[in-house]
Amino acid sequence: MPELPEVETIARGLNNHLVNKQIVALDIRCSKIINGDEESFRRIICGLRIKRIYRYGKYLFLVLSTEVVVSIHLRMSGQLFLNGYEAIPAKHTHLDFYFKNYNKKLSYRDIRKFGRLEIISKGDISRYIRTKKLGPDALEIDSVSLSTALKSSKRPLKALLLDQSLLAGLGNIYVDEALFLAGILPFTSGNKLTGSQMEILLNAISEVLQQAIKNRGTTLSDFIDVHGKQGSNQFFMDGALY
DNA sequence: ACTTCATCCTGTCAGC
DNA sequence: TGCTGACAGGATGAAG
Repeated sequence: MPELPEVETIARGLNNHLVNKQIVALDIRCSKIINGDEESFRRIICGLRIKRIYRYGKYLFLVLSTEVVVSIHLRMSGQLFLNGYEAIPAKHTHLDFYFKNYNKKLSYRDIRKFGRLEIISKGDISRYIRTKKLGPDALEIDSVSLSTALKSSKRPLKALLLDQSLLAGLGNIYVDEALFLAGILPFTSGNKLTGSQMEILLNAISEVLQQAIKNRGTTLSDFIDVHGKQGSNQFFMDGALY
């Protein structure tokens, strides 16, 4: 399932190909994946240009012209990829973006239909991040914030690290990897962590994420990048489960 | 205020 | 073989 490194890989891929492309049409085959009204989603987006794409935690933001932003969360099984614009949609492909003077379309595919796309009011991303109760991005968090977040709870570390309100971006795979690399048991209570363990853990999180980004994500089941290629990080992982 | 639990959905896999 | 049921998993909102 896509976590921070996978979403980052997709963001970079989209940035390489879609900046300044003008959206001319949307083909929405399953409106469930769109938060809010399908017709207004279409009406607002069509005609706008993509200015840039970036992510925060596991959220992807498409910044469009006139300050409109599309927020995308892939959840468990969402995929975003470029496809020949005449390609027959693969099963579970729920949405296609078409662009002016571009021979590809951007497809959203999602077997489990847990992912969501929505329009954010006038580029107000920071307020959106607060609304979603997202903590600091897992790649940016400093040791003080991490200590504060973890030491104030007796919940197991695994649950704490998965909690997006404490730090945003980690999921099952990278929590397991980081804890394994740090040599800390997942059921250790947050408030039992020593200062040096905290330091080791922070370094492990950072290392695990950066390695995964370098390897263009981890494909255990269905992650693909914008070209439909699988990640390679699974071949470089140390965690006991993999 | 904090923590746990059911829900969404479909493919996969174990058991019969 | 074919069917059935359990299970996985991120975020959310309800319940404990």
